[in-house]
Amino acid sequence: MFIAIDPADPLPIYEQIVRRLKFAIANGAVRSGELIPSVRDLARELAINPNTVARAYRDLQAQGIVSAVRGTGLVVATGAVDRCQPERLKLIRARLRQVFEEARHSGISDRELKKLIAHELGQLKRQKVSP
Amino acid sequence: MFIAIDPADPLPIYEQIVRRLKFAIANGAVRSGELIPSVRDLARELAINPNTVARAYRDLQAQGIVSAVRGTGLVVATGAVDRCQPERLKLIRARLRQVFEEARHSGISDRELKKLIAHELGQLKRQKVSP
Amino acid sequence: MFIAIDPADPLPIYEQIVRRLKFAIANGAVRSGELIPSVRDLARELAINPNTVARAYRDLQAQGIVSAVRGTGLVVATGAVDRCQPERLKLIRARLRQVFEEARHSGISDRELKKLIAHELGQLKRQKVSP
Amino acid sequence: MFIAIDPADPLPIYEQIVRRLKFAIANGAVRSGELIPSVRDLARELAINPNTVARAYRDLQAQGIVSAVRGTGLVVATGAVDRCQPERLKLIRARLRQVFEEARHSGISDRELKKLIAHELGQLKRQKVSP
DNA sequence: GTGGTCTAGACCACC
DNA sequence: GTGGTCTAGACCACG
Repeated sequence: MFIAIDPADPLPIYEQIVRRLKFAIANGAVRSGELIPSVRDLARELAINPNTVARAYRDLQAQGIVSAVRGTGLVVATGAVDRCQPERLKLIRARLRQVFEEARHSGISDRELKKLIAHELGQLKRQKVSP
Repeated sequence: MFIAIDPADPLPIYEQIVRRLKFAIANGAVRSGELIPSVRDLARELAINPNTVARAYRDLQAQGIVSAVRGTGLVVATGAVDRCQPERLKLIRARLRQVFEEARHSGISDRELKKLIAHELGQLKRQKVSP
Repeated sequence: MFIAIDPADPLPIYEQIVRRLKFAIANGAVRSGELIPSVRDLARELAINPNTVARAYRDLQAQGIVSAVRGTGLVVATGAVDRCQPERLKLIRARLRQVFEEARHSGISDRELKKLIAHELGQLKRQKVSP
Repeated sequence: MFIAIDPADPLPIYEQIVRRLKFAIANGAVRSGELIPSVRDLARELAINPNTVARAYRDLQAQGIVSAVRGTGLVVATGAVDRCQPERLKLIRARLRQVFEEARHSGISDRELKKLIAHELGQLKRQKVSP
């Protein structure tokens, strides 16, 4: 399945679901018109509360990523890809800016910040080999 | 005053106070042995409830950053600097790693990520000139 | 229930709760992974304000004794026992030393002190029969 | 001077004064009819707030340990010794009982408790040699 | 004046 | 339902 939840993640579970699905769509793993799992099925599979899944689906519907087909379920909307693709970048960019501003706000110099970034990027690569 | 609250910040007010004071200490703006503003004074100044300030101060005490002097107030503990200095970096480093992992997790390539970082750092500098 | 409050005890209520729970954990009465009573339930049961319970729970969380499971409640952390067990003894030892030093400080000879201890221990036993 | 304050002691300063004076009286270091230092003198000497000394003296007066002589100051009451002597023991006894009960209350066996006591008494002696 | 404890009750996010 | 944050205001001990 294209969705997996990390209970340790501070991100709310429903938000994790929303992001994972958007990622799968941006990715091409899930295509427009495809049916997504029912609330009950996904809840059972992830061993979480159906309310949580329902909320995620509600958010996705509100954002026009999926739409209800009467008697059938929720399908990925046409054009969803085009909205998920850039969003991914926008989200990360916002997070980056937030962290950078916090760093500056707490008195860390640009040079220090760059050093930290380089360091963390390095660790990321090493991790990539065999996680 | 070395403490200011940002109501737009999603961080709880008491946590903002804790961080600001730690930063001021790491910074050298507040020295060991110095009295910090009384609960009531700071509450009045920030226009928040004294309990909220008290909670922040309580956390600081639990962390050994400040200690109470009976009938006088709270004083920055000796050695507080040594504990506040590294914490600042550790916090930022953790945030960076978190964002980077999220980026990788959501399928952004290292090259893309580096481009994003460079872009945001550029914006940060421009902002610095006239915010 | 494993928690009971003594209103006559000069110890703050929230601190009594913290200690009782730690004791219950050290004791094996409450195990790692178990849910502890909800803030509202315990407050109702002890007829105290929920905030007071929340404060105790907050302290326990800060000490890593319990951890929150979103939307579910607070759970005894793994390894909590190992931290609660020795603390119990350390606390009593500190209290003992304090009293002994006070005794010496106020001019009581070692012989007198030992006599006092023997006497009080004797009373303790007698009390044990029918308190 | 027969009085010294320990700011690190959790005991309130005024209570420390009360106890020190009572001890000096029980001790014979200060005799009935003797004048005790004026509030201002003692406050200056100990570098504490005169209010604190005044409170200690008020308590001592209320307990009949000292009494006011108009235009002169406070003098140690006749019979003060007889009341200070036994009180010292009573106080320590109460503290001992309190600790013992707390130990039992927190599930420590009598054997464990005795071991702890022996251990702490041993440390006390060693400390006695060269503090 | 100082901090500390407690109560009461509101609002929020999450499940 | 769960915990978390915040406000408002009372009372206490201490200096």
